[in-house]
This record gives sequence, C-alpha cells and structure tokens, in this order.
Amino acid sequence: MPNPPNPQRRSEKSRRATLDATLDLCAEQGYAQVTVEGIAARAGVSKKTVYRWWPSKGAVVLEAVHDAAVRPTVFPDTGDLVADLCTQLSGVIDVLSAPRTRSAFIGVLTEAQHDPGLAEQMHRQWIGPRIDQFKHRLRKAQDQGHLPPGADLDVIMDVVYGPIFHRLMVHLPLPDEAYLRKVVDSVLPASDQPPRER
Amino acid sequence: MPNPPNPQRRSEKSRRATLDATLDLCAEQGYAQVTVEGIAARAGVSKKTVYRWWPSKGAVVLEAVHDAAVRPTVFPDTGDLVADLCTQLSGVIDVLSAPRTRSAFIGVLTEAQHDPGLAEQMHRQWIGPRIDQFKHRLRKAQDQGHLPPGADLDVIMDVVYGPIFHRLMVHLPLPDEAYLRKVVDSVLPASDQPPRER
DNA sequence: CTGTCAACACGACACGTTCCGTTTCCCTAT
DNA sequence: ATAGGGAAACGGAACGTGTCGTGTTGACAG
Repeated sequence: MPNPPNPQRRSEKSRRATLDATLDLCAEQGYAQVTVEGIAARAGVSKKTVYRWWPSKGAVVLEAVHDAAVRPTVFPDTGDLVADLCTQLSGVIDVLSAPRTRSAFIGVLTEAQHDPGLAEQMHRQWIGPRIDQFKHRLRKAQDQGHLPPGADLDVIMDVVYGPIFHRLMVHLPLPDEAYLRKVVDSVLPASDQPPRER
Repeated sequence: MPNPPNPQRRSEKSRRATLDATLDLCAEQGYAQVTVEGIAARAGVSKKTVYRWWPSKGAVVLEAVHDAAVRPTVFPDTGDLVADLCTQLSGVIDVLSAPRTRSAFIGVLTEAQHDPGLAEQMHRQWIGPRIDQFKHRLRKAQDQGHLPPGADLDVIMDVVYGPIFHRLMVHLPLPDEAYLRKVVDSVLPASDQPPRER
C-alpha cells in the first residue's frame, strides 16, 4: 500500500526544479499545452515524483504561482487607503501581465472552476487570506474615519477587484494605474475628511 | 481533400440533438468531464458528424450556450437605466445559476482563455455585441440626461459586470438582486434626478 | 561527534486507459 | 449522382500507476 510520503525526506531540489519548470513551460507554451510529463522532463524529475507530492497538474501550477505571486501582492498599510488599494491592485495586475506568471495564474484560476479540490486549496491558501487582509485594512480605515462606518465592504471588494477579472475573462486589456485610480475613486465613498479627528 | 461541407444539406435534427446533449452532459457531469465522444453518443450522432460542423468541444459548447443564453440576456430599454441594468444583470446571473447552463457557460468562458480561436469567436458573436448594446444604452441615457456627459462608460461597464466575474472566479455566491442594486447605485453618478443634496 | 545502516525518496521505464482527431466503409435522402 | 450521416477502427498523446534498482537521508550506537 502506498504509505503517505514523508515530507521530511523530501528533496527540496526536486521541488524547486519542478516549480521552476512549471512556470517556464506555462510561459513558453501556455497552460493548456503543459503536461505533467513535460514538467517532469524539463525539471529532470521522474513523473512518479511529481505525482508523489501533487495530485494533479493544477496543484503543481497552483503552488508554483502561489510561490511566485505572494510576495508581489501583499497588502500594504501606509495609512493612505486609496494609495494602498492601488498598490495592491497593481501588484495583482503585474502578476497577471508578467510573461512568467500570467498564463500559469490564469490557468490555475480557470482550472479551479472544474476541479473542486483545487478550488478548495486555492481558496484556503490564497483567496481567503487575501479577502481577510483586504477587509481588515478597510475596517481599519473605517476606524480612522477614512471610510464611512456604514460602507459595505463586500460591495467595495467586488467593485474594486471586479474590473480586473471582468477584463481578464472578456479579453480586454487589463486596467492601468490611472484607470485603477478612477475605479477606486468612483467607488470609495469620499469621506476622506475625518468625521471626527483621530 | 475534405471539401467544406454544404450547410444547406445540414441535418437540423442532428444539430439540435448535439447541442441538447451537450448542455445535458455539462449539467450532469460538469464541463471538464464532457467529451466529444460522449456528446456524440448521447446525441445518437456520429463523432464524425460533430467534427464536420465544429472544430472542437469548446466550439460545440459555445454554440449550445449561446443558443440557450442569448434570449434571457437581451438588453432592455424601458427608459429607466437602473432598472434596465438590473434586469440585464439578473439575466446573466440566471444563466450562470441555472443548472442546465451554468457549467457550460463557465466551461466555455474558461476554455476561451486557452483557445485563441474560441476566444475570437466568443468575442465576435457574444461579448462584442453585448458591449455595444451596453454602451449604446448608456449613451442614450446620457442624451436623456440620466447620466452625466462626462461619465466613463468603460469604468461603469467594468464596475457593473466586474462583481459577477469576480465572485464567479473566486467561488463566492453570485450577487442577488438587492446586492446588484447596491452596486449599480454605488457607481452610477447620480444625476438621475435634479442634483440632490447628499 | 562520528560511523553505520535500513528506510525510503528518487529517476528510469513500461504499462493499461482514455480521449483525441482522422479515416474507411457503407447507407440513405435528396 | 451527390453528399451528409452512422458505425467502427486507427495512431497518437497524455494520464495515472506499478516496478525496479540506486543513492541520499535521518536515526541511532558507540
């Protein structure tokens, strides 16, 4: 019986080679053309090894993208809500534009639509934390009087992130900084002037 | 050499059976599990026949969804912009919620991310016309003074459709009517009535 | 701290499956 | 007569699994 492998003995070298090969291949051929066989070959790794640690191609790509994208998309907190929003959104757009991550990102996002397991993992290690950070930042802005207490955080989140996903799905060019600012401005209830000073 | 088939002699019965079987199978098994072989078998049609008229599974599903979704998502014009927006958006959400169309819709949308030909066709016969209708309706509202002349139609479109795609991709429940209205209200520059004080 | 050793992750390769997209052959309707 | 439709089979690609040596690794003894 295949006992679950022991993570302690896992070869970090193989792991890295696999993830790197994955992003490279996604960039070169596009997500759909990438196969587990191809990844293994490029990484100089056995297919068996890939399947030992990941259940599917999607899972490999998810980890590869997560690995590469977490850093550029952290949520800053400089005290200036609008600026912070724009910074974070720009980070996301960069990841969605950079050749090395774009296809992999889109691929895993779309694959998660058909693979419940992948969707669950993506949500747990990615989407969920982002949403929490986002709302946390917005609540803080509320406390500081930069945002009305009654503002609907869900609506704001949808409206701010929505355009990126909309344009992505519909194959329109992604928003640039100026456009982003327009969106952010158009939706954030302009109560920037403190109702009460902090 | 395979001459291009003659559309005049095409069997409408086979076409319908194929499209119906496609939606059924998508609903039953999910888009990813559906195969051309399965479609042909369910439709009582030869695989050859499918490939004679469509280049790929994605193309079949695109036509099937388009066929089923065009009617419920037409853009109304009652003179009331907010109401019309909500109506059309509800139509889209219905298609994205109904079991028979949901999986097929999402499937073709995501597949188009990896298949340029499919993306092009989807844009030509679907997305493009919708965008045109949308902007046409908004310009009319501008002419009638229901929307400020300076309003950025692209921003409005992104912000209004964005939440649907965002929530779809991120696996959150789709907006309901009340939520939609909130979004629409929050973004439409309220020049609907003579400038009200706020 | 160091040498030993069994466990186990690894790479290589081969296997049975599934589905693809195409082809062949014959039938049928126009 | 022509051309689309149905049945069946094809080679090819990729899947996910299994086997088999090889060699690295971590644990333990001294």
